[in-house]
Amino acid sequence: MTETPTTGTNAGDLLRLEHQVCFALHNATRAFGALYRDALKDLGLTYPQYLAMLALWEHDELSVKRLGELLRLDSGTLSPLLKRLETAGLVIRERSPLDERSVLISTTAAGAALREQATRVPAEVAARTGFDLDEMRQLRGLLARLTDRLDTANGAGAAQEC
Amino acid sequence: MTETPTTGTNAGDLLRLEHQVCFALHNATRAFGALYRDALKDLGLTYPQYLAMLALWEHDELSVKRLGELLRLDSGTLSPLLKRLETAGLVIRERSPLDERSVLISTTAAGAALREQATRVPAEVAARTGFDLDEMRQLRGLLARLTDRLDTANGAGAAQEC
DNA sequence: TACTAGTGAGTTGTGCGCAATTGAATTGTG
DNA sequence: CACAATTCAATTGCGCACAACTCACTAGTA
Repeated sequence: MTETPTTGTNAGDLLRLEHQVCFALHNATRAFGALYRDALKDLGLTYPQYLAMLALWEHDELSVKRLGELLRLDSGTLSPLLKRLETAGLVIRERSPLDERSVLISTTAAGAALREQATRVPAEVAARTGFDLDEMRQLRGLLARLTDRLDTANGAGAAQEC
Repeated sequence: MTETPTTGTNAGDLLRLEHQVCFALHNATRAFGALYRDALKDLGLTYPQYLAMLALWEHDELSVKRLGELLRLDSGTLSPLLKRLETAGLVIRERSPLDERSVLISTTAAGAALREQATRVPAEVAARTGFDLDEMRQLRGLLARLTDRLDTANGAGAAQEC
């Protein structure tokens, strides 16, 4: 019932329409996650850990705060994640001598060496998606704009409560 | 270092490029999650619970297996989720008399009544995204194609191991 | 009829994500 | 200088996602 595949504007259709968009996003993220899980198996990394290593490979040394800004994650997620990377021998955590509140993360030799193995990951993933550069750029643009608007919407929502 | 924002094809750039695409997806999903968390606060639902209720409102009665197919989730995720919805008084779980292995999920009166409150959710979310129908359709199409390719890629990857 | 697949939910364990809180270190201000 | 406010990381608690496993039930077969 209420099978209107085109542009309807009643409440039921809106439910269905929105369901499609956010659900599609949700599914794509999880499908991507499965692909990366497979591609990262040899490296012994999960996808969020891989993102953290990417950031560290680029920046050499990062505070937990800065890393959290780059990955859009808070210490509640990063602290245990970084502890696992430290246990795996990939990173070192040390309190900053300039500001004892801050914890600086840097790669170990093993962590830096892992970058060589990681270079084949994006090519493998890109090949499996079958998307060309144009499609990826287009998708990336849409997602970036969407995230921007959602962030300001969330910010505005929070502001409304003040 | 390795700051090449255009189309490079060396390993470092690919790392960066792929980082952008999957990371953008990841971020958009989480930004969406934050928006829904806010919009669903009054209903007392999380986003995955909301998806489950959407499916149940559409289909009236579903086995856990069928619901899992619709939401692309397995019993490991659905069992505790449905137990929470049952505790909240929104759904009923009962074993099928035809096949005692199967568990049928249906909405209670309260669960069905919640649909009325839920009708305002998609409009609110759509308004906050600021995306028009064209953009949403475009994004949905890209995501659907991406998920399709990723799924077959994952399937092929699994097949390769056989 | 017994015996073996196979199927459907549930459970356990691990990791991510987020809200809320805690505690130590720093900064700002009187 | 002393005291309040802020900042940063860590911790706790909850829910989702997924892999691996268990167990009851069903179906297929000798």
